[in-house]
Amino acid sequence: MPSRSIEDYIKTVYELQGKNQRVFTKDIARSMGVKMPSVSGMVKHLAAEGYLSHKPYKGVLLTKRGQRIAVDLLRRHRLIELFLNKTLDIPWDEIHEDAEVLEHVISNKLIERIFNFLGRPKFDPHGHTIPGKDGNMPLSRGIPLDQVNEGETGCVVEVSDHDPEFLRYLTGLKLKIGSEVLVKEHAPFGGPIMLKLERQSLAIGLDAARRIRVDIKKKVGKRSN
Amino acid sequence: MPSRSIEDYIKTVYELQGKNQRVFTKDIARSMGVKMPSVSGMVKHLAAEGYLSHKPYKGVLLTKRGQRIAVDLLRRHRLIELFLNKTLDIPWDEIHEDAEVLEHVISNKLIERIFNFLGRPKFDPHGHTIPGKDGNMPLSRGIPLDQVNEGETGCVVEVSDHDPEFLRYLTGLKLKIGSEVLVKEHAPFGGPIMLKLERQSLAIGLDAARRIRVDIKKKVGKRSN
DNA sequence: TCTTAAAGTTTGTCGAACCTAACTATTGAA
DNA sequence: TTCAATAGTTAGGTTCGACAAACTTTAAGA
Ligand SMILES: [Mn+2]
Ligand SMILES: [Mn+2]
Ligand SMILES: [Mn+2]
Ligand SMILES: [Mn+2]
Repeated sequence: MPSRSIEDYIKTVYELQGKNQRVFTKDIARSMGVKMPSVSGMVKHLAAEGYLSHKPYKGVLLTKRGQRIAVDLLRRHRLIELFLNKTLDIPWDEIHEDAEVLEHVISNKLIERIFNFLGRPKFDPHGHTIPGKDGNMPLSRGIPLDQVNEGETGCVVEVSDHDPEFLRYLTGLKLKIGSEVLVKEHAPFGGPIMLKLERQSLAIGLDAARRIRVDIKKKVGKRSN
Repeated sequence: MPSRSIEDYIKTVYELQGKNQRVFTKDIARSMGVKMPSVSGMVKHLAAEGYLSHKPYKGVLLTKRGQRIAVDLLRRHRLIELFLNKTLDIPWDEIHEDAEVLEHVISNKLIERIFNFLGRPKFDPHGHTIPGKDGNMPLSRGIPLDQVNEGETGCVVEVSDHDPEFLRYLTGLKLKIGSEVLVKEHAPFGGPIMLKLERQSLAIGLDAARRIRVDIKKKVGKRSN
């Protein structure tokens, strides 16, 4: 029932609010590529419809109702991405854009068919958890690579999917979901992180490292705090 | 570039105009479920954009430009139907509705991937010819079942896909694309057509018969004119 | 020829979703 | 405490695609 535009506002707020941070007009506008008055207007409407609560000049927060919409959309988005990747063999850097459109128009029946066809999967091609039909919000797994201590080894579990360039960069490095990376050194002053990946050494910028999440392999022995 | 609404008007005109019959406001309105003034307004716009020519009070006719849009859309529609049917195993009576939406939003890149994935197919699940990328308009194959003479045998090559009920009816009869049917008798006064299909006798109404197209098997011997 | 029903068009309105310009609130330096 | 810079809102306007009401054309029958 909500329009495509409404769905996209809700999804944007969901992504921006993280674990219940208030979200501001300016950030919604920037993230969606619209001007602030458009956001003000739509926010008023979304609040009236009960999708979010709005304290003027103090930002918005999704209601349960709004979160439900967002999580459903995320489920669709991620199932579509996985379907395009697995079935049509479309590389992981090209699926997001198509999914961004299809998430709004694919019928529920079709989504559930896709879900079953894919074997009731848990994760999309970028490692993101696929929410269940129940509307429970999925947690991000792992921790950002830039927060891993020197000497620790992690298994890549999630990467950011909004920037195709970034995904192609990872592909070039042969870094994928499941790769094991050993953090050798944090260069100081916002410098790069030195990694060992499949016997290869490489340096990764902080911006990139923040978009990669890993599960730490508990190493027996030395563990800095 | 044309909006979804514009694409649907053009497609509707294409379907109504057959082999260059002028198409009238009232028929477009009925077929699209909008009121006549909406059609008048849109037709003026479509004429201005060069998609069709309009003689006020005398109907419209697609230009080459308009036909091109229509045929492209048909290609998408039919490839999507076949994809849903083949890949996700969705029955032929449930695919049209989803395709009706998806035809407007699936990217060209995705369509061509689907085309190749399906092995560059020629026909959709209802037997309709899938147009090529070149924009040539596909012909209907065969002749309507109600025009087959008594005693002749035909192979079902196309069935109408707009009405799911009708398709379920055919499924119930075990009549599918490729079925062989022998016309035994035309009952008079608009009565049913008596068929033999796989050793079974059955009677089919005229309305249904008109929506089924068959290729006649040239029978050696008796051939009424 | 005249009349009228049906088809077609024009005009004015509406809701969505966007915009620009102008105004207001918040906040953190000076 | 004052005051800009920044953020947010309001007011007013545009475009798109639909609508109802009112008007016009066409074509058929009396
Ligand atoms: Mn994505
Ligand atoms: Mn979206
Ligand atoms: Mn169809
Ligand atoms: Mn359509």
